[in-house]
Amino acid sequence: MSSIQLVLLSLLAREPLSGYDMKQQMKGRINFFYKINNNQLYPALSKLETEGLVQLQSYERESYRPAKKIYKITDMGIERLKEWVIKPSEPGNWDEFLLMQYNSWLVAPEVLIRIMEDRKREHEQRIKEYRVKVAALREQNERLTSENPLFSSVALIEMGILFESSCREWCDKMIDCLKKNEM
Amino acid sequence: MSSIQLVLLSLLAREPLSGYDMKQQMKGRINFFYKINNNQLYPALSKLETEGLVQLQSYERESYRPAKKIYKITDMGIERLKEWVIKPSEPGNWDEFLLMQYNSWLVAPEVLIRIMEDRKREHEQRIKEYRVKVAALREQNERLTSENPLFSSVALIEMGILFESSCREWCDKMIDCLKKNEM
DNA sequence: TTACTCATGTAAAAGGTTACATGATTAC
DNA sequence: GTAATCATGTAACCTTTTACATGAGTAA
Repeated sequence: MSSIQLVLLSLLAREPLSGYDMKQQMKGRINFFYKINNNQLYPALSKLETEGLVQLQSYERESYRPAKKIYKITDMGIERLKEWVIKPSEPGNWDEFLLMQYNSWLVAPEVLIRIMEDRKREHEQRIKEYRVKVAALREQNERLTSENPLFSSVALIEMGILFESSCREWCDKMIDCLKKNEM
Repeated sequence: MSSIQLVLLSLLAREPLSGYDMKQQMKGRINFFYKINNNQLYPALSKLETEGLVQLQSYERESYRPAKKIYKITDMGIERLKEWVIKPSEPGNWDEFLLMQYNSWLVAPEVLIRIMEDRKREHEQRIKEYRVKVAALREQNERLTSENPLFSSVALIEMGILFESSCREWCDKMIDCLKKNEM
């Protein structure tokens, strides 16, 4: 299943929406996050419909305007989403991970806790690797001034370490919230 | 200029390389970061060559193997890269920001400091927005259990806050390093 | 024998972006 | 009168991914 289709299903799993509504929701980076694509949305919706993962619920006609086609997810659609969410994702695909998290409410807490614990170990592993890398670069040159390409390299890896640390921290927090079953 | 071309220029600004070498460097996520594309690399290289931003430096022939074509960046290529680096990038494009940082050694520290200070303000702004958003969601429901879609929504925004915080922290660090001109 | 590495490259397919078309309405 | 909003959708283009092709060598 393509990522757009998964995004559409993820939105419809929460509430029935029209294509236009979904586009609007995806515009705000806060409400949603995925790199937003404009208008292969409608073909994707039709495809979901022919596959039976989504169905037309109603038309909302407001006087002069074109009719709004409200879609809802089917049981089959929900099932497909659930399967995708617990499927282990390859590391490094950030958007996919966020999308999976967005659907985490569909999954039993115990399962999620296990996923988060694995995830946490991955982040810790990467932090270690980055530290080794930085140490290696630092050893080569004792003074890294800002005209040195390695200045930029080290800076980037330091960013990586901060990023991975925040991921680890978040995993901890999530595990905590899941255990007491409250956010 | 396309992003692949910028990535290739960024690598060549540091040292002459063959297409294959660049591909290898991009494989490891630590050394480089960009979502790595396979093989429109060669067309992109040729295009850079015809535009005069890159030139063939030498052939490295090792016995039986196909000759390695080593490219180096031209003065014009360096100029183009420098122009691109200081050009203000629209917020939200993470990969582009990392690529810009990867080339930061080409830019005068004073200029970079200004860029980082702007950037820091952006992150702070976004943190504020996220906090408002979380508060709004929390008010709607007093208890957010894990089967509630809002549980996932809040979790995602919390991740956003942690992410933006690590960006802000990094900006601070960078400004500091740039001021004392040492990493 | 099979599979992988080195190194170049091409072709086809999938995915994504931009621009356009419709048509009534509201705001400047 | 111009532009924007609401809502659907299509067409053309550009980018990205996947797969293939070559061909010697090396490791299981």
